[in-house]
This record gives sequence, structure tokens and C-alpha cells, in this order.
Amino acid sequence: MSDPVIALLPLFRESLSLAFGDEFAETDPMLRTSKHADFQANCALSLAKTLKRPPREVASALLDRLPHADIIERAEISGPGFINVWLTREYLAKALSEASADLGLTPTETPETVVVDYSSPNVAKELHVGNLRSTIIGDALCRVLEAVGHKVLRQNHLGDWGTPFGMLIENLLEGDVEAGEQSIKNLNAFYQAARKKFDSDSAFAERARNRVVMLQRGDVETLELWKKLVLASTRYFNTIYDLLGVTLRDEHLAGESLYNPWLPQVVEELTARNLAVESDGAICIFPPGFLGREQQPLPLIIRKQDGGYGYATTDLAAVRYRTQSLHATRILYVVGASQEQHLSMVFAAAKVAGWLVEPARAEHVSFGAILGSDKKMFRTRAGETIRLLDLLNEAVSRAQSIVTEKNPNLPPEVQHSIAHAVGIGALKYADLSNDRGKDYVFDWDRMLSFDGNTAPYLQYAHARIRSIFRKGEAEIPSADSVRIVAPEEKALALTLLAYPTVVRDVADSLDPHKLCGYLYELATAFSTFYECCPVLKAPSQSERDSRLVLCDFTARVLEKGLMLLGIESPEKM
RNA sequence: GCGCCCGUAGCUCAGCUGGAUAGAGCAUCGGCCUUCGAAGCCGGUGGUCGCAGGUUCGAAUCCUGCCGGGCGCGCCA
Repeated sequence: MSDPVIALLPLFRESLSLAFGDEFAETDPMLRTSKHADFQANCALSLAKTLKRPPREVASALLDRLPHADIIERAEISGPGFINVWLTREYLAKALSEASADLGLTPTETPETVVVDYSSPNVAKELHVGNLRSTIIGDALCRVLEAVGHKVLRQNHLGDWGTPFGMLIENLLEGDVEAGEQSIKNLNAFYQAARKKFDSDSAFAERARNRVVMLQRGDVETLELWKKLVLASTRYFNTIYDLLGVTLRDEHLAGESLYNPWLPQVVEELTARNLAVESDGAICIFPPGFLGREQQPLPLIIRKQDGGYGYATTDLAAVRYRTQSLHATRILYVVGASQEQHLSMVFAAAKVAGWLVEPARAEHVSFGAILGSDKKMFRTRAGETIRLLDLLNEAVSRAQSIVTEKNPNLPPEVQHSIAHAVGIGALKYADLSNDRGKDYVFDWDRMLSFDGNTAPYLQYAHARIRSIFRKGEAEIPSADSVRIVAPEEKALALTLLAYPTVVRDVADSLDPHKLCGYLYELATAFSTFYECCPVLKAPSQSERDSRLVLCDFTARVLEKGLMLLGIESPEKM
């Protein structure tokens, strides 16, 4: 870990225990970046309360006992009792040099097995904007968790089971099966046709209901048809995943059908242990603390009146599978905010059942909706839901026209690959750079802009750096040639060294927008440096080498950081 | 009706878990291309942090109550 805070921490801990006794050795010195210094320690203010001494006196006591180290250039008390700290340029150069190989990101000492449940589209349905956030956020989190050293198990909880499959299979049988395979290609139309027949044709609806029963029983012919539906869908999903550049593969498919064989025993076990009870003909579990409309306990229905199982049972079986078979200690559900109550009830029930016990825990990685400029649900002008494929194609074609305008002399195939990286990157970044808990407003012009906190701006910063090396035909000098002199070099160095802390913070908080904010800060710090500090035309060879190392380090952090978000970094654009 | 989430510049968003004068981008006004990519950089204008109380050295941040918006609340998943 290259973050200077890590180096500063033991010095302040020692000072704390020297000044106020060993019981304060674990006190958090509250080291933060500062606009008044390189770092500031805020602990004197809060300590003043417990010690009942004036804050500046506390700060002074700490400052007096701060061990001398070659890290600190100077430290002083400021304002009501902040301790401002400036680092030596020698230390920053050394820290950068040591961090160069792995960008300062060393693997965690406490690796875990983390299940990430994300994307989870429905079979026989078109992927639409509603699936976008789960897919993008989930994929970024997987990459970040792996980067800090966790074992990540991606689980694509496909909607591949349940009552809709009765009508879908019957619809498949309406024509001959081969023709059916053709029509599956237009999934929305196929689904809607089935739906329409189900609603208007009572004989068809009856056959559909029977078909569900046959499917549940494992009728061979029915299962064959079901498999056709699933295969056609997953093939289609894969083409979109490839286009989007997400890491989901067939091996990560773990749909609802996977848990089907275990549903009866889940219910039996819960019933046998008196955790679930019969209510209005259904079998329910009433997790403590959940109340409904009339203050009555809220049920989680694990077996319906008709004997069928709903998604609560599947979700419970999935928790059990993930902790007991996959040995996950952390389970992440990248699912929309509307599922909040359902998921907390499932988690509560799983805890009562003993399937979710420490150190294992489940977290709902909630996210808000994508809104149009009218602040309502993002839809086409005609009011229809937007196909994800259309959205992706539009992103690429919009980027394409910008690239051809800005850089017309590049070969067409290079232009296209840049357009893909920029378009898809812009789309993903627009999503990831917003606080995932909130709704956000979708805006093509803003996300594709080269100004502001956007993917194209970061990609541009990266491409500019790469072009320095091309133009200067420069090799990357040895990392220990860094010398920090100019204030812009120092600001850049401090930002670079913060990278590992930011990535770890994201692995913990599951907030990718913090990584976005950091990369934007880095790109602006680089731009400022680049304006002020000539690289290829540096006054001396040693300055040129030092600045080339800073350039290369920055380019690698940008590239790696974007990669963790699932975004490409073209060499030219 | 109850529960959860949200309300920050004209617009779109940050705000490091209670710290210094609340920050960016867009828009607007003004500077910078005979030197490494101007797809860029530097500066100005612009805020009663929804409202009202409370907690304390200190609140956009924590607590309470309102106002406004979204979502959820028994057999779809």
C-alpha cells in the first residue's frame, strides 16, 4: 500500500499513546487530505471533548510528541486545532518508485469468497434498459473485488423458471418447433404473442397452466422445449454481454431453475422446525420486524395455496446454496431499490434458519432508476421500454460520428474500435459515476462530452499520455528516476499514491462512483501538470525522465482504473 | 395508513461517515494555440444545502417534526 496515510498512521499512533497513554494508541488520528496542507489530522478536536482540554492544547501535545521521520517535511497546528502535515518530496518520490510495479495495490490480508448476483435477465424477454444498471454495476464490483484479492463467484440469477413458461412453451408448440426457433430471435414479440394468447384464449390459457405442471414434474418433452427457450435466450444475452464488455460467461449462469429440486426440502425443513406456518392455505415464514398495511406481521410466502413455489423460496434456497455449497462469506445482490423489503425479509428469514450466519452476510447493492430528461422512467418517445441492444448501438454510432469528425485521417477499422470503446465506455461511465442508490438522468450529450466527469475525458487524458511516448519515441525510464519538484508534480504524486486506498474503499462500500471521482481528479491533476511541466522538452534529461515516469504511472492508473469499471482505454482517439 | 429511499448553483452531479471559506461539469462572462494532442488549460459570476426545531466548540452530514417526490406493503418474479 503506497498511500502516505498508511505511513503516517503509526507516527500519530505513537504520538497519541505518548501524549495521553496507551489506551489511546488505537485512536483514529483522522488523517484526511486537505486543501490547507498535504494531509490534516482532525483527532485533536474530537479528543478535546473526552480529555476535557482545549483542542489546541491537545493538538500541541500531539505535535510535540510526533516522532521525527523523513516522511514529514513539517507539521503545524492550524485553526481550532487541526494538525497540518506536509510530506517531503524525497518520500513521495520513493513511495512512487516502490509502488510503480503494482500501482501500490497489494492483495488484502483477509481474502473472502464473494458471491455477486447480478444482471439476472428473464429468459424469452429482450434485455432492456432496466437490466443495464445491475449488469454494469455488478460487473464493475466483481472486477474491483478481484483486484483487491477476493475470490469472486459471479452468479447470473436468470429468470428461467416459473409460471410464464407454461404459456411460452405452449406458444412454441403452436407452430412447428423449427419455426418457433426462428421466432425466438425476436424475443419480445414472441413473449408478447404468448401473453396475448394467454389473456384472450381461455383454451390456450388452460393448456399453459397444464404445461407448467408438466414442466414442474419434469416431463421430458416439455423440458426439451424449455431448454430450447433458455438456450436461445442465453445465446442472445451473450452477444449483448460481449458488446457491453462484461465478464459474464455461461459458467456463471445459475438461474432460478437450478434451485427447483431443493424447494420442497427448504419448505419441509422450515416447517419441521416450526419456523414456517400455514396461513390462508399458504405456507409462510414471518420474519420479525416486518409489518404490513394493517400492522399485521408480513409473510414471506414459501409455498402458495396451489402448492407452487414463488421467488421467496428460490431466494432462500439460493442463500443456502451460496453459503453452504459455494462457501461464500459475502453475498451481494445487485438488484433495484424496489426489492429492498423483499430482500431484507429473505435475509432475515435466512438468518433465522441458520443459513446466513457470521461471518457470512448478505448485502443488497441497491440502485435507482434511469430517468429521461423529463425525470420520468427512461423510455422511447413512443413510450415504449428501450431495448438494450438499440441503446448500445446508438452509443457506438454517436461516438462514431464524433470520432470521424475529430480524427478523420484514422483508418476506418481503427475509428470503429475507438467508437466502440468511447460509446460503450461513456454509457457505462455515466451509470457508474452516479451514486448508485439514486436515480439518474440519462443524457447522451453529457455522457459523450470530452469535458467534465465522463469516460471520454478520461480516455482522452490516457491517449494523450500514450501519444507523448509515441511522439518522443521515449522508453519508460526506471521508476526510481522520479524527482518531485514543481507543485504540480507534487499534487499529481499525492493523487497517484491514493489509488490503492480508493480501490479498497470501493471494494468495501461497493460504490463505484468513488473510483470515477478519483480518476477524474487524477486526470485533472495530470492536465494541470501537463500544462505547467514540459515533458519531452524538459530543461534537463533527469527532469525529462522523472516526468516520463509520472506520465507512465498516470496512464497506467487511468487504464487500470477504467478497466476496473469495465471500460477500455484506446491508445489513440 | 405504515415502511424504506431521495431533496445541495439555472441544469446534471460530488461532498472522504461531525471539521477550516459547501466543490466539479454544463450554461454564462473573460483570458491562453510560432513549444509535447485546444477533444485541452486558467480565471469571474452563480448556493438560506426543501422548511422548522434540537444535539455541541463545530451540522449539508446525527435526532425529531413538517413539506415535496419516488418505491414497496399476502399467493407475478
